[in-house]
Amino acid sequence: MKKDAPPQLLNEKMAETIRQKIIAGELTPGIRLSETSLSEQLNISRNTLREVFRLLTQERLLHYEPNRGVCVAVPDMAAIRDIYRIRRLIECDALIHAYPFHPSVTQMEKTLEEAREYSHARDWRNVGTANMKFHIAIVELADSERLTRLYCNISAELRLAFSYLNDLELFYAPYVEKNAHILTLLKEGQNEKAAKAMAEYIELSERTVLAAWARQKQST
Amino acid sequence: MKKDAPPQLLNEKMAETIRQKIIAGELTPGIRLSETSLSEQLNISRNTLREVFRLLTQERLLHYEPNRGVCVAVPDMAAIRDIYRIRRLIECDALIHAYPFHPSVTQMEKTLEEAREYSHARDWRNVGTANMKFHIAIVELADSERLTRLYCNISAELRLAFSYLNDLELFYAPYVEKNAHILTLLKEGQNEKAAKAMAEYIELSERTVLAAWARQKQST
DNA sequence: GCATATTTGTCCGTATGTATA
DNA sequence: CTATACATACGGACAAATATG
Repeated sequence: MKKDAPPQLLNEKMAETIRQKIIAGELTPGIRLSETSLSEQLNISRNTLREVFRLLTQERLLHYEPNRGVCVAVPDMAAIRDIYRIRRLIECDALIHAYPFHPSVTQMEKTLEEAREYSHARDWRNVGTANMKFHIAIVELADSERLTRLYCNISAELRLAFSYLNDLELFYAPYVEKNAHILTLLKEGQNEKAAKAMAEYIELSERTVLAAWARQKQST
Repeated sequence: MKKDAPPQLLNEKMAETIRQKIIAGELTPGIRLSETSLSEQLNISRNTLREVFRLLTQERLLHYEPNRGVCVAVPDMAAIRDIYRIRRLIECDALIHAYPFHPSVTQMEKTLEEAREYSHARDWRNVGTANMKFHIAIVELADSERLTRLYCNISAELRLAFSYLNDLELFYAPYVEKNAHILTLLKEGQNEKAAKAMAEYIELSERTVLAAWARQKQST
């Protein structure tokens, strides 16, 4: 068995580094990322950094303006609505057509347990990570490389928005047990019910996020 | 009205150039693209070309192996099946929820007419282009930036496969009037019927492509 | 299996154009 | 309007990985 080596490629590694910083809110949405200063900070060349920028721009974590460089993407309402629309489409479809002995189900169980533990410790950041992995596992039920990739991208984008809105508990705490319920239905072979529960989950989450969004706009 | 200037950015322009060559079959699937020789051919620097490679790799038109560079992607059965699965999901969903006065409908009419003209001239390459634009217009009914982007990518990937299988007439000729029928149903407000017709369209197309694929594998 | 040639990965210097204080 | 900072793009360099004879 070939162990897939940790990507020693500098641009991939740096892309992941910046991705994490963006998702964690270390890099504030809207701030410009200067090629020269950031490349010095990360100890990489400008060429390499530019390659990284191309990757992250396509993932919509960075926003690119010609001749002005990149800045950290600023989530907006249209993006949030678009992301939730896609989540509904992809996740519900995956659940409806899933079969209960798919390997991803094990992954769902594992990440659900993680989420519960972190939730108990009120470590919402890590609840978020576990929750994301849980939903990615749902998407993986469909065995579609391309949908999985898309979903990973919009997950990262959504987590950026959550960081931005700055109330992780509100966005994650209520959903752990909803995930548990969906998983139960799936394992019982009640696919339609699982999909319906997911649709409700997503609608509630979207409403919550958009409300938080509105509050934030109001206060500024 | 601000006219969106043609992206004067070199890497974007070069990406489009290579994209076209790949889709048109000028660059044979599987062949390695050397950084040095291709950068000389295109009169751009290696650095710029590497940025282009990052873009096209994410679009799955190029395949990248660490320390070995990139080669033109070779379509495989898994990719074709994945692409059709996604088409069914996205296009049918778009049709079901579409409303008949969406601006994209005009675009559908226009591109359908184009397809008919080229079809009459037996110019299958351009039928393919018009057909692609027609289906992109369908996806745009959903007003989702992210789904549209995904769809553009898998369209390009699929056209690469068509070029590879080398029987454009088979893949395009029978579908022009099926598009027309779907458009008629949509304009009549019969969304479910339109979606159903689309599902059948996609299934037929998938079967045709996979059969051609099997024939090709057999002959080698 | 070894030595060599080629190619990628990465960095640096620099000229030019574009945006902003 | 000028000056400054920055992005864009080029070309050269060299080490490390890979392919070739």
